[in-house]
Order: sequence, then C-alpha cells, then structure tokens
Amino acid sequence: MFALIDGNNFYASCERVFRPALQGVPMVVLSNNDGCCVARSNEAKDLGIKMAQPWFEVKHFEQSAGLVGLSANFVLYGDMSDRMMSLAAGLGPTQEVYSIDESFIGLHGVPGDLVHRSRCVRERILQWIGIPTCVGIAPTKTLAKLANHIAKTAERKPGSYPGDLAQVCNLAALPASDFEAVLRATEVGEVWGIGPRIGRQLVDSGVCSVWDLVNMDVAAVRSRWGVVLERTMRELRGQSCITLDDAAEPKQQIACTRSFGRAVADLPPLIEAVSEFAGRAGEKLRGQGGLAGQVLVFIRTSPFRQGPQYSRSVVVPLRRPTADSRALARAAIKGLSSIYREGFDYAKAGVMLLELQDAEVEQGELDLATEPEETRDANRLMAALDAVNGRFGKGVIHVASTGQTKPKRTWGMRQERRTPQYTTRWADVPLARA
DNA sequence: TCTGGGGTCCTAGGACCC
DNA sequence: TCTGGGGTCCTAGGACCC
Repeated sequence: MFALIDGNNFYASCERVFRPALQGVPMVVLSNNDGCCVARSNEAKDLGIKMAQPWFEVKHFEQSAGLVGLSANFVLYGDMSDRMMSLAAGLGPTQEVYSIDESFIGLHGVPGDLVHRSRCVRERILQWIGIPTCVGIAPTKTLAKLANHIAKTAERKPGSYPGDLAQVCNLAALPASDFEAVLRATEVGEVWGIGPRIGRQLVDSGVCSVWDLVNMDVAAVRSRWGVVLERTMRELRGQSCITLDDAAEPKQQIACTRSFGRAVADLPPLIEAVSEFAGRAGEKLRGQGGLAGQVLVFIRTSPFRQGPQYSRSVVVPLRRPTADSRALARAAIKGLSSIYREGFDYAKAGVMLLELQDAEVEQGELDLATEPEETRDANRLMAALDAVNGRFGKGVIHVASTGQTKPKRTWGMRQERRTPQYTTRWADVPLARA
C-alpha cells in the first residue's frame, strides 16, 4: 500500500506562510525573468490562469481582480520542502521524495486506520510548517496519485466527488461500486503517465474516463501505445508495477538552461552565459560527487517570435571525465563556437553534463601516486569556490571567459524582480495558526 | 529478375512528469 | 515588449559486426 502526500499549490503556499496577508488573494509565483506562472493559488486558478501561462497574458488581472505576481524564491521553497518531507516521513516506514512538493510513502506494516493517521500527519504539517497538503492512499503508485487528485479536487470543487474524500482519500477502502463511480467521474487525462497527446488519442478512440481505460484490452493497449501505457493500465487495475525508490539515485544528467530577458544576437554574451551555466552545472555535479564525460551545449531562437528560426545542439566529449568548472566551460564554449551562426536573435541557451560517473570510482581506477598535480589543484580550487558560494550566496564567484569584457552580465534580466528574495532559518518559520 | 539475417550499440527524438 | 527549468524512460532507425 502506498500514500502520496503533496503540498497544495506548493510555491504559492510557501509565500503565504511569510505573507499571511495574501491568504484569500489570487496570486501566482513567476519563473525566471518573471516570465511564466509556475504556481497558482486556488483563487488564481479560478480566474482561469493556466500552468506556465506567460505573465504578460494575465497581468491585466492585477487591476481587475487584485492578482499578485511574486518572483520565485527557489532557495526558500527547497528549505520548506525539507521540513515538510521530514514530517511526511512519519506516515510510514519508507519514503521516496518524488519532487520538491510530493513524496510517496510505503505503508507496509502500518497498523490501524490509515485515513486517521494521514489526517494527523497532515494537520501536523499545517500547524508546524504552514503548508496545506492532501494525501492519496491506494495499492499502487498510479492509484495513489489518482487518490491524491481526488482528495484535492473534492476539497477544491465541492460536489465533484463525495465530500468525505476531501483532503485524504483512501481508494482501497471504497466499496467496489463507489470505486467504479469515482473512476467513471475522472477524465482519463488526469492519470499519472497520460499526457496531452496520448490523452487526446484515447478520447478520440472513445476512452474518456479512467474506468474506460481500466476496461480496455491489455494487448490492444500495448500494441498501439507501448509498454508504458500498458504498465499504467495494470497499475490502475491494482497490479503494482512501479516500486518505491527510497534511496535517491545520483542524477544521470545535470542541466543548466535559461531563457534570456531579451534577444541576444552576438557571440560574446552567449559565451559569457554558457560559461556561467557550465559553472553552475559543475557545482551541482560536485554536489553529488560526480564527474562528467561529455558536455552538451545548445542555443535557440524563440519559437514564439516571427523571424528566422535556428536551434542546434552539440555534444563535446571531454578528454577525461572531470568536475572542473573551467574544463566544462572550455568544452561548452568550444561547442558553442561550432554551432553559433550570425544573424539570429537567440532567446535561450543551455549546458547539460552527460555520461556522469562517480568520482570515487574513477579515482579508484587511477594510481593515486600518478594523479597529476593539476588535478589535485583543480579539486582544491573547486572546493574553495563551492565553499565561498555556499557561504556568501550562489554566483558570488563564477567562471569567467576570455570573451567577457564587462564585469556585469550582458545577457541577463530584462527587468528587476518584482519582489525581493529572502532566506530563512528554522527560527523564522512561524507556527501557523497555532 | 534475384541481393542474408540476426544481434548489439548508439543516438535522436518523442512523450511524459513536476 | 514580455512565453520555465529542470528531469526520466522508451522507441525507432542507422551503423556495424559476423
């Protein structure tokens, strides 16, 4: 048995903990450059604002509906997430942190009333952290996700589902007829693993509700859509195919990509941007104790704008695996120079580190006595760099490139953030509505 | 006229998730 | 004027081998 517990409108709820005046106010949290809405309060959802909708399209609600847009503060959300996860872990013996705002809990061997237990944990998170959550319980992860969706929807839209499923929904406890009714009332596109494209194909084939999908022929599903949808279907039937990953695996790739605040046409600012991305990616890489074997760099124009389009990427192999930001930046610049073309307005660039491996393993294969002195020096330098940035803030020191002629960014933000950033310590977190 | 067949590895691209 | 930033997994098809 699995539970899925997640924070409602997570980023928006985090902001409200520190700005209680925003309770009941329609609000969104904005991505980098204040470009898109990446979280919406219920009131903002009621205005019809979609996930990832551009801010300029909804800005008019500031005047007409009192909408508030806040610049994202991801350091804060990560911190709040850690606290929420540590309390959520109390639900059962194993936990898989699935994203910044949700975790699966393995409930094997947990005695007593699961719904009551979930309500207690939920209440504790609300009291101690100030974040409202919902819990879905079911025999498979896909059904637990579905149960969570039902718990949230039953709370937000009264009448959509039986009221006693709000906030905490245990699908395993429902009588068969109620279970069927709930699956009939849920659109197939709400299922975890069914995106817009396959959702549309299913509806076009007359498969509209989750109940319709459950009753399809397994072989037919497999032959038309493949093993992924087949697995989803089996999970919906209660056959557990996806296991709980409670030991977080190291990442297989690390990316740092950004849209620019304004179009960039020249090579030097692109070199500057790509150097910084490589440095940031290197920092993440060292954080998981890894080395990269390849660097991918890409640039592209904006698909939303008229004019000539260009999008290209290239993979640059490294002579030997490394976590040295300078080597990563050199490779990224080399790749950039090979794909850069004049005459385009670039809107986005990025660096990805590929073929990651464990630094310990790599080192074990080397004879330490023959390890080049430069490697040791590089390791020390990078460790110092990470320590300074950790202490004084991200990017206080970063890798510069020879193309850089000005001390300040030439590719960065179009405008100042709408709202200032702040950081927290445990002591700063109010006991919400105690 | 007729032009093997099976296996592996790699890569690019698609689809999905939050 | 202004359009997110990460990730994962699967598949198809090409290259190559015997």
